[in-house]
Amino acid sequence: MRIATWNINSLRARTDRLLALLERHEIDVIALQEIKAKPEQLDLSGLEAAGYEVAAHGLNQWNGVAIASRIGLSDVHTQLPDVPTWPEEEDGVVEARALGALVGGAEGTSPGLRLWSLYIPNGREIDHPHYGYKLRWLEALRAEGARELAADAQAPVLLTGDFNVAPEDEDVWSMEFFEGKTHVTEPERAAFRAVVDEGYADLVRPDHPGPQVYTYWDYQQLRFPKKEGMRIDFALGSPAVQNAYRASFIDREERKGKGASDHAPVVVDLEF
DNA sequence: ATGTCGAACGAAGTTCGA
Repeated sequence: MRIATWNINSLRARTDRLLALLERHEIDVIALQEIKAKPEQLDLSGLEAAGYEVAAHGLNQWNGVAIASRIGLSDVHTQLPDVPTWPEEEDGVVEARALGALVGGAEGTSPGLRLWSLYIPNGREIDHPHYGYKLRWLEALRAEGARELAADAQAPVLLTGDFNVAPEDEDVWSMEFFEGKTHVTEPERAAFRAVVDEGYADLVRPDHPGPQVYTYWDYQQLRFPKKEGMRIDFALGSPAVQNAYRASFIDREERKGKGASDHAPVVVDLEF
């Protein structure tokens, strides 16, 4: 089972790149973030023709998450339990930042995997209300992760997506540059570690240690050609998924050329 | 040149978010 995660930065603007990516790497399941559209605005005919079932959750031009699977897709959830709303005023809403589904398990090939496509809030500035929202959002994710394993310690669960946190100093191109900025602060890293500590390991890092291993490069300032990136996209697997892990890679090629997303896809191979 | 990009709104260019 080959599973990918990718912050696509608009599904409508990059449907062709997505179809090519799925074909190039023979991806069974992909978790997408920042689809930037409502489901009814999407043309899913290409994906469906390629054999994928698609679940998409988007409320407006911001955020939005989706899962496409060619090995089964069921039991879809469009939000994490107890997730905070934004903005924090009375008219705040639960943003489209999480989509959960059961994938695989089709044709008796493998057990069903609980997959979450996650787009953690950016945080904006450390003194902005969005930063506190980000920390509370990560706490809701930790709680959901804990619930899953409390119900069944051997449940195959994969928490994947754009975490907007660089957990280690080596995950950014310059700690000096990020001084006083979001993504690298201790509270964000502690919130990330709290998810890991519930039993969800970073599947990719052991095979692809840093420094200078990144999944995101800002469009601005020629960050990609200058190799000035960040590792902020992760696949965190429960113990059963850790046992099933076989290999992984970050598709840096996808960041190249005209019309690239600012994130590279992360691909993980599992064998149950 | 903040060395950028996508979407909304609305019909060209500004605004927001990242």
